[in-house]
Amino acid sequence: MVYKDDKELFLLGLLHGHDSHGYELNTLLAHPTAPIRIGKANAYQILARFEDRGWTTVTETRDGNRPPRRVYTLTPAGEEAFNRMLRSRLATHAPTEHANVVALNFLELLPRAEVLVLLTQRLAAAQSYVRELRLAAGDDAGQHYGVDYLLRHAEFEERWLTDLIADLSAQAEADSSHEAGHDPSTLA
Amino acid sequence: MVYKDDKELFLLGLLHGHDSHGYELNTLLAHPTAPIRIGKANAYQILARFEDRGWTTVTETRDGNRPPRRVYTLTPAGEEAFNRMLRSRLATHAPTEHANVVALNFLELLPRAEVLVLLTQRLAAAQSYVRELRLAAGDDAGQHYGVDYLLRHAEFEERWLTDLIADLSAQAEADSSHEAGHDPSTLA
DNA sequence: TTTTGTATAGTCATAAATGACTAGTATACT
DNA sequence: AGTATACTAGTCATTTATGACTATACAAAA
Repeated sequence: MVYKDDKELFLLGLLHGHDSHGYELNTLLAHPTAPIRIGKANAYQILARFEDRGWTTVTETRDGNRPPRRVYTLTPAGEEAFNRMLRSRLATHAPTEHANVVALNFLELLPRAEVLVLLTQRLAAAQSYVRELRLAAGDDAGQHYGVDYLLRHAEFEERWLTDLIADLSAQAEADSSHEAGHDPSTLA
Repeated sequence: MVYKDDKELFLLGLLHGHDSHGYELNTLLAHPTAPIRIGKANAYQILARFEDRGWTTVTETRDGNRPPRRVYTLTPAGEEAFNRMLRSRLATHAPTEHANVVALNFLELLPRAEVLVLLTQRLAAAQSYVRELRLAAGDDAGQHYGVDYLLRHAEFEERWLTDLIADLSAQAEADSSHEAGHDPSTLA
């Protein structure tokens, strides 16, 4: 789980120094370089909490005949909360949850050959994710350390998967040659 | 978010090939090498869902005068579901959420010197987490690919943090020497 | 001119997840 | 003899999160 505190910190950070309205916030939250995901309905709930706590105020503005914008602004109390949470969270390490890993623990239960097929599919997905991130990061490349982290992690994941596949393939070959009764290292 | 499907897959995997009771499951879930976390109350809810779907059966056993155990066993339907989900999930890549990164995006808003203090604290925590994982992984080292991933990721995180701190320190020095009006590379 | 897309606002019913709590036995420590 | 810890079972009220849904205005494409 990503804890609600991190979601709050993230939203506060988006509002810090740049007042924003719900629609804009949600495009930011949906951006591929967002470190955590906050659904739309959830974002509104969190904003409502903020207002309850006096951390934000809302101002309605209008541009022509477009639907009016409700612009959220941090109050001094909100700024303070942001700073407090930021300091606290910067100093803290929390173990990351790795949903992608769950299935890997049960690798042995499936036939090797099939596993290789499945992992190859996954690798393709991981690679296209890296590409997507690189593209999306192009804009603010080098500006935000967080984005750098995301990219490097994605690359790490890709590398790890590649290695795993290589490892399993090697084993598979060794197995099959063993079954066939001859050692491939003596061939060719 | 870790999706409920991953939680279900994880629980099914724990039950696969080894019937288990609530207490034991919860110690497994609380183990430091668990890739995702599932709270106790939540685990019971998921087990209840499994029973509704006919994926598990429960048998009460008793050992001496101890409180009776309620042992959960996968039914054939449960095994089937596990296999289906496992295959699907093995082939799929899902972007990981990085709650630890959120605060890093707002690094620039705090004075450098303070940031360095905070990050150093965090690094210590990250390091002791690596140590904890290494210890906990000792048991099943090399047996589960997932555990290998967790360890490597933790090390990756530690390295990244170390590099970040070095980077920021270098900048801080450059800044202060610049303010002081002389270039440190010409000294000593 | 109709359709599609994007800019704007959300809401609502439901599902998932949490933290704190209860209740009892056995064993090991002080 | 008393106390703490591990073994066993959960439950329950509350909070958090989700997906699907509704509305309106404008711009560009078909």
